[in-house]
Amino acid sequence: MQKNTSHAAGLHRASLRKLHDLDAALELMYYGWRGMTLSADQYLATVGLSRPHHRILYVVARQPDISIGALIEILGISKQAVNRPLNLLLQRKLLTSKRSPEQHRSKLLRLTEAGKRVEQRASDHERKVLREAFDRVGPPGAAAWMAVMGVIADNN
Amino acid sequence: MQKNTSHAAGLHRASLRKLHDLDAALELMYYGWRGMTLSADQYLATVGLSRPHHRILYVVARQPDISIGALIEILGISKQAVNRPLNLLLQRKLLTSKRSPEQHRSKLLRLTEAGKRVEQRASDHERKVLREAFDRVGPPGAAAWMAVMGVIADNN
DNA sequence: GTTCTCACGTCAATATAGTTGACGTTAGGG
DNA sequence: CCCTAACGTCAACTATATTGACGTGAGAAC
Repeated sequence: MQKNTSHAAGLHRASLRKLHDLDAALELMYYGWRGMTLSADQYLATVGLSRPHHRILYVVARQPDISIGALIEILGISKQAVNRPLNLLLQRKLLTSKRSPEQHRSKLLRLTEAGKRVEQRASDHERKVLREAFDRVGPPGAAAWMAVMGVIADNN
Repeated sequence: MQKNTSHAAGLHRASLRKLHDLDAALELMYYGWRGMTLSADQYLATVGLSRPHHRILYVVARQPDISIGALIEILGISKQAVNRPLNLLLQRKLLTSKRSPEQHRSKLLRLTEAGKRVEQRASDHERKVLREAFDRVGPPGAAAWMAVMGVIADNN
């Protein structure tokens, strides 16, 4: 008789007793985040990267020639925290950094072709999960989801 | 002329160029998670606790006399990872652990009154954010949000 | 009753993602 | 020309997780 300690990765969308009417929603937010990022993280792990690397790739893909300072602003973490994953990406040639001759102060970041591929594949995993969910509820449901998330996201 | 490096905590719901139609949704998930947990985390910090402590308190509140093993199953992390925050909560007397005379093998966890207060206040911060968002879109929107998140959460 | 086994729980070492502090470099304004 | 402040890097530390090793106790085999 084997105990089921092995498949702990699935992490059990818990059937906890609900003390409040919004407890279910609260738990959904938690497991939703995990559900969206899980397959992307698994893919990233196969290429030796993780979430912070993906976040950098994601932003640079959408704003080529961004400076490190601007990148930091968007990511909301310290420049020192960005440094290590950023250097790994440069070293792996997923990113390039050049200083333009006249603006010598900041480095400008850009994805290489390999970097674009990784960014796209990782983000595709996340978008696939979202797409399936939106398909399940139709455009009005998707719009409602976006509206709710917009309000929640503005709580900063 | 002061540069705005100080309020970096607000982390800028970025106005990035959208490469795909679902990019906006993807970013909303990220900032939504942060938006929901931010005020709760700030409260927890004032009492010297953080997210893993809250997760433990949350589960124990909803399943009194839970064993450490069962707690681990629900949290989806290793028993070693649970150990340190759990011991802090015991030491701070926010949790009690007793071994029942006949089931001497596992410890049974329970919240103290102080533990209940902390759990409730932290979770209230999160529920407040959700409630405001749901109020903004009405019951059908809330239901749609739950449906979408349910599908996403099942991606494990 | 003794002993074997295994779940439960703890301790130690390591990895990863973040922080703050200190420092060199470069651009631009007195 | 030099002072200042932004940009970027290096080093040290903290927090949250991981895996591995180990002690303890309950229940079964004998």
